[in-house]
Amino acid sequence: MKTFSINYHLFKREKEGIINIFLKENENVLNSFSKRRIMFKKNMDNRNEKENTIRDVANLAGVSVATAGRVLGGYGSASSKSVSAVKDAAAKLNYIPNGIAQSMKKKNTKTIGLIIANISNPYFSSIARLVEEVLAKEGYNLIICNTDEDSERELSYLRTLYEKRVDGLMIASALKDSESSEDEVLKMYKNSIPTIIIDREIPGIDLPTVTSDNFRGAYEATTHLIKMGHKKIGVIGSNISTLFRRVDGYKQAMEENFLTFDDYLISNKTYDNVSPGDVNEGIFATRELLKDPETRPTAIFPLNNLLTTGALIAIDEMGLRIPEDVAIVGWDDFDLAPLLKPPITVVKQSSYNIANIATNRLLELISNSSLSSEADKKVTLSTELVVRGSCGNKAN
Amino acid sequence: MKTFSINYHLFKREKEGIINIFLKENENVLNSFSKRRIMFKKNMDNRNEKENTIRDVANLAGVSVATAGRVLGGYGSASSKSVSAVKDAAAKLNYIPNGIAQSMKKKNTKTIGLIIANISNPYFSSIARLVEEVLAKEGYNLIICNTDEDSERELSYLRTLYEKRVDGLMIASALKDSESSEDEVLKMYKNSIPTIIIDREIPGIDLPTVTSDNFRGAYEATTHLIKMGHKKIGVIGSNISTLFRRVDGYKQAMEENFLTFDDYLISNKTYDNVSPGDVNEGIFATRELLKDPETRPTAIFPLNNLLTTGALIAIDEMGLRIPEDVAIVGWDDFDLAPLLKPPITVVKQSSYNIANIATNRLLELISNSSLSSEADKKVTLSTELVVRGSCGNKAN
DNA sequence: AAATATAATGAAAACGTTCTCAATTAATTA
DNA sequence: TAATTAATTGAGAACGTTTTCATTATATTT
Repeated sequence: MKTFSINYHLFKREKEGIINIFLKENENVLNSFSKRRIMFKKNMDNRNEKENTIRDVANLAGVSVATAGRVLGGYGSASSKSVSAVKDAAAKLNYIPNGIAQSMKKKNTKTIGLIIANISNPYFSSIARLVEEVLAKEGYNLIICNTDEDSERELSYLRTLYEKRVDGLMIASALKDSESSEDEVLKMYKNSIPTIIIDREIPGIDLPTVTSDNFRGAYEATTHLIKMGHKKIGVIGSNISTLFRRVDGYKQAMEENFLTFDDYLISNKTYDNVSPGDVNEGIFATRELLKDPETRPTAIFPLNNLLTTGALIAIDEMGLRIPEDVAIVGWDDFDLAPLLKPPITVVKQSSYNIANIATNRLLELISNSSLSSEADKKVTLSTELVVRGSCGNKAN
Repeated sequence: MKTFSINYHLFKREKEGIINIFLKENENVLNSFSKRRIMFKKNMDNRNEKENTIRDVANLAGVSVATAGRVLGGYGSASSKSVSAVKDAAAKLNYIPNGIAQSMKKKNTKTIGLIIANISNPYFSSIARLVEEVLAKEGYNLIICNTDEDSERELSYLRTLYEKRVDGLMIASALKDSESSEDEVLKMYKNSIPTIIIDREIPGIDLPTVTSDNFRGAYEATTHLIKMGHKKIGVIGSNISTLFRRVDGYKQAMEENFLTFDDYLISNKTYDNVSPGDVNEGIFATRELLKDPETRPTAIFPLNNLLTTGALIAIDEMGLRIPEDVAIVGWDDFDLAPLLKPPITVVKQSSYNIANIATNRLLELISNSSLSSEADKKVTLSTELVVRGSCGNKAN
């Protein structure tokens, strides 16, 4: 498509009737131009077809915009005559207020941003569900952002949400230690939007936080495996920032029991085309970990729910028996866990509690711009080890 | 809390210094009032702390707002001197444009609304995941709304999203036949926002649609059960609008094979405190259906994934064996289906395809305000029956 | 150097609300 | 009826951008 520009001065002269020659000479070009103008105009007209504003309502009702605003907005006072006139007019015109303009004035958007790794992870989706439910009751909508544990994407979302001027932010951050001190990040996080951190802390950033007791949960699970007689225990998912504290818990339990753990037991590879913490990582990492019957751990501990699923798939695929060949304790409970043969032992965390507490604190933060009790700025919820049948008992 | 109003004229006079008596008499009241004013002021000052506008950037850079806008927005032309001055100023002020103001002018919000039954349903969450991913690449954000199959809530969300002036809408509607003709609904749906219907059609509303072949999927599953020798087949979830077409498919298959189905085989109860189509409905309905060994169907067909989970839980809980006591074919495949004993036969539908096609069509709709080929306005994706071991074989 | 074309600029008008302020009208009291 | 209080109203500014338009500065051609 050929572009061309029209000289402003020529246009000016044209207006003044000085040059008509130009017009003739460039007739064809000009025509296509004016066609474009007409198209554009039509398009705009189309779009604006019937976007009735409060002004239209006011006109139809025979009152001022101010009065229309008062009755529609339910503030100030208006005579019953005005009230009904405006309401009728609004109904007749099918008037729906423009929330953007309202946001502009009121300086809020009634929108919250939720930044998580992956909404298709049941843990996050049930959090999202609950958050959305609580928020909806308070008239807020929820924007969902999947980072896939990529801190670049997190920052990009952060910026977009800031541009959108969301009223609040709830974040399960992918940020790792090293990055968190970067200027840019800090600047973003200091950018004044009420923010609640969930699922895991962001190292080096001091914001209200609601997490499970990741350390203790992993510590208990590992201790349980040790009590059942396992000495060589593998861990899956250590490359994900969420899971750092869980790895810590594992290590602590091992050390307290004078058990050594070689590096190869702590799977921390990343795989091509596999987003971290996903089912596929669970499959690949488990395959690798259990490949060699000589060095194979007698128990594995996948550090999140999707990894657990992946591990189960890999174990099944390799024809290994649970718990005879390999024991497993999963992170996060799931509906089908008791139905598997054997039923799977898991560390259970309450997405319900996390979501509820975090949402209410966020709402508090939004309306008060501070938390009522600074004391419990960091909330840590305890996990529960649900013992079923997947750990065996080598101890006896 | 006691309310009070202050007389405007008194204030006016106060300003003019005429009445100080009033002040004294009402000291306490006025004090609390001015305290509130101060609080409010402080609050506002706090909020406005450092919201740098493009005007601030322009001032610091020593250019006009127009020029600043041009370099920041990347349109029009500006001297390299201006460009760097503005960019520097923006960086220094940590300027982040106000998207609301932009939306106001540009008449778009770069936001899409997704209305579904429940984001914690894996089927919907994986759709949401994919939709969000595609949208993010095009610079759109996604607002998620859970209706819990409640058409009231759907309408309320619809209105909110319209107020927010989202650029597009993707809806798995909870609307049933009877409701769809209501004026209000139609008005909403005709309200010009580009909209794609997914998962199920909205009866009586003519909009671009992307669905699985619900009828055929259910027909094939039922036919499979019949082939395996089942004659008394129960269905779970028929009270949900999504599933109407699936029930139709079931009925058709039954009829073609000259099988009768009593009403009690088609579970359509609603349970208190249980949202339709949820795991708990699956549990309750299955319990009821299988309660009586005399009338018990030899096979059941839960019509969505959560109902399937619930059915499995109930069957396990009742100590029944699959497929000897009761066969089952589930709707929607799931990762653990092959790992259960026995592995579960399912109707598989591709959330990937639905999400992808729907999203791309929506984007097309937004930019062109019409679909390129009207012919395939309604897209129906075929399902796949994945036969595993949960249906037994009574035929031999 | 004059004439012309192009690039760069700032003022100001939108966009659709909310809300203050000043004024007018209605209701109440003296 | 006059004086006072209360209720109702409309004009217009503001929110922070984008973008048109008219103009001025710069570059290019005769």
